[in-house]
Amino acid sequence: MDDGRPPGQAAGEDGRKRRARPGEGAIRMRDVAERAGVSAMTVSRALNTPDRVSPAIRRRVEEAVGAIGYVPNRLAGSLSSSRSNVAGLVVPSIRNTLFSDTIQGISDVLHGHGYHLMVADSAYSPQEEEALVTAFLAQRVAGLVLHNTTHTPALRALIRRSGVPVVENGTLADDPLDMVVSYSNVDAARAMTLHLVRLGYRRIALVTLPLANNERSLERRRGHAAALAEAGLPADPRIMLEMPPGLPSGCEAIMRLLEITPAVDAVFFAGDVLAVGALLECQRRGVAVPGRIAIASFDDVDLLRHLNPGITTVRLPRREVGRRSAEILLDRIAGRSQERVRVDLGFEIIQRAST
Amino acid sequence: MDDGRPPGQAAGEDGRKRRARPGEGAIRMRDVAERAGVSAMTVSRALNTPDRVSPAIRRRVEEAVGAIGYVPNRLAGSLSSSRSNVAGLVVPSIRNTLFSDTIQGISDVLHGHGYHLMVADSAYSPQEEEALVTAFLAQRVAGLVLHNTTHTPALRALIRRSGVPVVENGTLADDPLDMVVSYSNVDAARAMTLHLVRLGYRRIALVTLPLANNERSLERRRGHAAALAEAGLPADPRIMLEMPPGLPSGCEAIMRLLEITPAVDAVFFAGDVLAVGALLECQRRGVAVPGRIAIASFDDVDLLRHLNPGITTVRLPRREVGRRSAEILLDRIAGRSQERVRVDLGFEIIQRAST
DNA sequence: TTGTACGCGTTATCAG
DNA sequence: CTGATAACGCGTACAA
Repeated sequence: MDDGRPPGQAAGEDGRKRRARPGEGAIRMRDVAERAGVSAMTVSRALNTPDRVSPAIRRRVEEAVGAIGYVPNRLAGSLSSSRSNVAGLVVPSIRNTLFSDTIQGISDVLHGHGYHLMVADSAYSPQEEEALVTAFLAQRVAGLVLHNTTHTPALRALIRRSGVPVVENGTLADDPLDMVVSYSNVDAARAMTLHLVRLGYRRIALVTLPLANNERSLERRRGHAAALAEAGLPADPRIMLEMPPGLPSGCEAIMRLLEITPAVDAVFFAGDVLAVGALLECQRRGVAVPGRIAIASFDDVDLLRHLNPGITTVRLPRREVGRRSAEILLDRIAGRSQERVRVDLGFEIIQRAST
Repeated sequence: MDDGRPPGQAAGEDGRKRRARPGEGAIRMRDVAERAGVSAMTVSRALNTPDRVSPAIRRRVEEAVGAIGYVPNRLAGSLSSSRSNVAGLVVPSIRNTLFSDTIQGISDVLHGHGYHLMVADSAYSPQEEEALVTAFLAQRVAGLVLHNTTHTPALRALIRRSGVPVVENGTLADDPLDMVVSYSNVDAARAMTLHLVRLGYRRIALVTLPLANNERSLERRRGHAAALAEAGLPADPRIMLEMPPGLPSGCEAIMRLLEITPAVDAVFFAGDVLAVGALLECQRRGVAVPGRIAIASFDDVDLLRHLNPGITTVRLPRREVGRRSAEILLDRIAGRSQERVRVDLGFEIIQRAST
């Protein structure tokens, strides 16, 4: 109601035909220019490259901007300059806590450099991912971060043609689209299984998330299998389970394993919060952990440390993956680098009382 | 300028494309038009309003689009039409699991209507929120969702002037910017405390997150106080704690309460995963729950149900908050509604073994 | 240091 | 149903 609009900027009455537009009179750079008594170009410079404008004019412009409440139109700016300050991120599931840390890392770094983030959710579907990336390219994002590393051929072609920098996050891909910041899921799973072997366990079950459309799960299974082979232990398919995400899956998995193969002495839950569900179920049923059965997890969720017993796990540098991804993306966008960087951030085995 | 394109073969086979701009050869609508033998305007129509184009031409255009891999430029489109298909969301913390459900809800609905989401993180700072909203407005977002309901005056002015639809999520605000989809934090906290009173508890402690810049915490405390007053119970400031987020805070809080005031017989943790930390600490120390002390929580995280004992809590319709927010935002954007909607999605007390 | 002319790629408008 | 043309608001490339 208190819109103090100076009469001078009522409209661009320069005689040209103006389109009837639904929205209010959006304030343009030209309006700021008029009020400051300079050209629009000078306003642009005062805003984007302040040092290329005399201090006096800079102040006049800033004043005018504040007075009429001008908010630059980045759509027009990006269109004109072919430069965008938005990056796109596709994760398999927004809701899943595990990705939140990475998103936060990306967001922090991007934001620190004046960039913004568009986030979308592929629901683990490569087709959906392709659609989302197309949409992001339509928005002319400056760069992309993808968590999945399995893509449709069309997606790969799209990326190649578009030339946008891309970082993949989910695993150290063999055939990356472009850049990669991650850790080796194979090595991490292998390391954990070998760790269990060293602790003396001999019948080590594996529980993963569904393998379809999830290269992480596949790789973790490969790592587990490799470790068993190295240790000279048999790989029993009956104790290799695939379960949907969620706590109840963990409960169910461990019960099934105890029934099916009483000889099982350790279970490696290679994903989600399955291990938590399993431990809680054991507590309910009075199954001793690690006395009767040992439990190991993947991904050091905060909770694992606080349970009784604490759960042994693989710590992944999720936040750092996000940060580094954003950093190398920005490097490439700024032309500071041309390389197809491949960063292995490693992992760490955290031994706790559950094994 | 290291353009890998040999100057000799810059031109295509069919047209005379004399554009030799370095960087990338962005394919434009005009290129599709040439290949399909129609005008650019017809391509635009074939893509956006297919029924307003003859089937034959529609097919020709679709073919051309596929053949040359055209990806529309939404920047140009939005600039021209003053219509954007991007919405902006500001949450206090991306990392916090509690917001993920809401984000997922928003994302799902928006995506189903061809919209995309830009997400940013205010770190609970109203100033930061103001900066982010300004940036979103610069991107000409079609609508905004804000979780916080405490804003700077400048933010309020900005929103009012810009005319973008806004939905606030965090609580049923008294003086909303525009639309609200939420639940009453006051009522929810009051209901839980009264529930505890009904169960026979008389010294009911309250643990909240820091009150600064967090209207939700403030309101929950008000609700708790109101309930105590109604029940004729004294409000003892010594058992009203403010703790930072995180499991360890819960551990610390409950230990302090048991020491400070042994008479405490119940603790209401009104935020984050504090209650989980508290319960785990009790288990470690052999404190009987609810025998020695009862524990109640706020927000029905999946885990609460699976702990032993299960933790009594207030269930909030977080996902639905996201969905409804997106829906009414889209309604307003599409001009289907002009009202300043206010939706109270309510809450539910979930009684479990911990109380 | 500041200004002018033009184009970025698309859509609204209106003519045919 | 289709096309020509003029904006949309800003930045690049020069000119002054």
